[in-house]
Amino acid sequence: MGEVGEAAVGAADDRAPQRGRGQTVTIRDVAKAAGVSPATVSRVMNNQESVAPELARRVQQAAVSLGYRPSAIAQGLARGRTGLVAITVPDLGNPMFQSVLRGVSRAAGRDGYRLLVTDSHELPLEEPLLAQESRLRADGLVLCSPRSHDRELVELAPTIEPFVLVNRHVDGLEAPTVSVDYSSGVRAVCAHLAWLGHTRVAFLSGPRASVSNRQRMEALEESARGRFELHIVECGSMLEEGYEAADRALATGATAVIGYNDLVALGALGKMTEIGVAVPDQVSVVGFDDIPFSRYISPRLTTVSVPQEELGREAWQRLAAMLRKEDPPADVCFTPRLEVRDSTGPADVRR
Amino acid sequence: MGEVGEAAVGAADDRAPQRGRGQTVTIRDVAKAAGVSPATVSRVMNNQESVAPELARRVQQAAVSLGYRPSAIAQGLARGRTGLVAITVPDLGNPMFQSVLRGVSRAAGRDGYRLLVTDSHELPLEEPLLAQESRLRADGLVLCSPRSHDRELVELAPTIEPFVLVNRHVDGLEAPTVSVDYSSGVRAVCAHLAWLGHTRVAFLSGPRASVSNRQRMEALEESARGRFELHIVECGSMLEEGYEAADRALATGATAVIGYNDLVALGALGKMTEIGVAVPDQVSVVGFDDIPFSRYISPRLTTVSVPQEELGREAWQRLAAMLRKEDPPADVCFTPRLEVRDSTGPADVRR
DNA sequence: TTGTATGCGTTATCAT
DNA sequence: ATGATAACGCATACAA
Repeated sequence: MGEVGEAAVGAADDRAPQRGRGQTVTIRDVAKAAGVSPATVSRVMNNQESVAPELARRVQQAAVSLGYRPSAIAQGLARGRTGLVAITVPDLGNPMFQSVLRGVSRAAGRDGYRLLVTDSHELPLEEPLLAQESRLRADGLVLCSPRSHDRELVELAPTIEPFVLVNRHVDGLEAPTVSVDYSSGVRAVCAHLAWLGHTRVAFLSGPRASVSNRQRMEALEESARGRFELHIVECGSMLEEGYEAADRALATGATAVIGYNDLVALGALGKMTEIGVAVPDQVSVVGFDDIPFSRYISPRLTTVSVPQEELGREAWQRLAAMLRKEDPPADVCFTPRLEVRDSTGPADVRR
Repeated sequence: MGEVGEAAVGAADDRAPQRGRGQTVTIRDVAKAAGVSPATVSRVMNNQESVAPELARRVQQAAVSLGYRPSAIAQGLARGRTGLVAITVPDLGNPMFQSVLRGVSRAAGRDGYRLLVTDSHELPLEEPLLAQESRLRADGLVLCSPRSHDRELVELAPTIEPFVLVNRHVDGLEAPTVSVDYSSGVRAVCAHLAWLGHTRVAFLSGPRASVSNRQRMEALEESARGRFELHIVECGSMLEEGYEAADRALATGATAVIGYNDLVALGALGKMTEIGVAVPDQVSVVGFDDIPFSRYISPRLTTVSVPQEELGREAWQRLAAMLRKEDPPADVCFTPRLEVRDSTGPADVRR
């Protein structure tokens, strides 16, 4: 017969046809059908103990048979919270951010929070707007690897609180921060390469706006001083860019290539294998992040391993505390671990 | 002069301290500060033309100096829409779903909609709950590769409308659907392998609950009949599972291995390369989806290419139409294209 | 224990 | 063009 919305309980609803907006069946409909007040229905729906079992059952039945679903928006307005966390990342296509996302998603999910995800597509200008926009629809924000300048973030901060910063430190910002000490990772890489006898290394640099790229580059320049001849090769953050930068990296005569992240390292690795450059026999390749692929591709990629999901978990832990009006745990800065695998080997002296 | 939040306009707000919940500065504060009614402020914020330029400026200034941000929740309640789209996927870690996500994100983003993402973690039981839950907080839902049974989805449907189905067809469901004809892809793969002289092939099967896995398997069995000796190897959907299934696949004596998706295919490929099994000289490997990695890993993976982002775009197009109360475009079913690359070659007769 | 009434912050309807 | 004011759907003090 009818397709949808047939109420088999209580009197039919013969009020004027509802205006376009709004819910089909509200708390009042349920209240009417169960012969109680909206307040009681609310209590039942929220499992308040203070309701007579008899009434509770009646309300439940009415709710079910009417197909009543509380409006999350109305609840949000009344409670002053949405049950949503926003997270802004520079690029959803990057496995690193996906892992952070997963970390937040799982942790927040356990606390009944859902994720509002926005991707700034590596556009620093969009970032603050997206962050504000999404924060407005959520109870808090996880700002992941923001590409904006420090001063912009400081300006942005008051409009997006409460929020936590992931993979980026900003001076003069009291927001909880979960970061990674890339310098330490870089030093480990350099020590490893030096030990293998490499003296000419190329760095496939990441997005201009990426602070962690700058960190890695600076640490690299410092670590290389007096040890390596360091070549910077403009690249990016994606597989394809690494693939295409491989030629230029090889042209520098480098015996070791360090990618801004695993994606570009793997892209370059793919290209090298394809054109017959043996890895690690002729050229060594190193990445950053330790995305799942790095472990399962052959040759397995040597990389600076970052606890990606853990970053997400820790971020949520801090945000959750703030949402509970508690003091968030102290900032954490993970020290990444150099994962030596099969893509690095002794320098090829003939190069 | 003052930087932010300095109310240089109108009288100070000296009401009692607001109760914990709610917004700090509301439309009424702005109205008071600008000496107008809330209605006028609302009009200004929404760029309604029918307001005197003079007043508009005053309101704007008041809003800015008070740091006023309209409450998205309240707007949602009043307008009857949230500006959010929910999307549910079985596994956020799978590049295939990430691409669909990106497709939806970009398309919906252009229309001013943000994404509410939920991951069912390949748990069919969680799926319906998550879908309902997230649909409640959004204006519509994209249900991607649902793992639930047809009957459950039919039951679920009325509670999550409007929604669109991606990568799955369900009989008796009038929801707009965007799907892929995997059978056709499977036939292409089989023709390709047969032409290369393969007679023993192994299939690394995907998640039990995956309908597209079943489709691929059935099409494979049909296509193989009388041509190949087909071995089904239990596997999964992730890189690691492919890696670990490689041995079992090789043990079947197959000269060609077809992965449920690119992830497991690449995992298996990695393992083979690692243990010295030459691809494609000794064994051919094929995947499904055509994730970015497949093109940039060496040997480049032969795969059934699915227009992932396009699935997302088409899904949004349909959902957007429904949100506008228009009829959505007709269902689409993409025919995937076999992307022959370097991981397939003539059968090794010695095996 | 249950109901009444008000507030949540905005939009929209109706006067003016 | 602008201002009251009633929804929007729910939660919650407060009253009973």
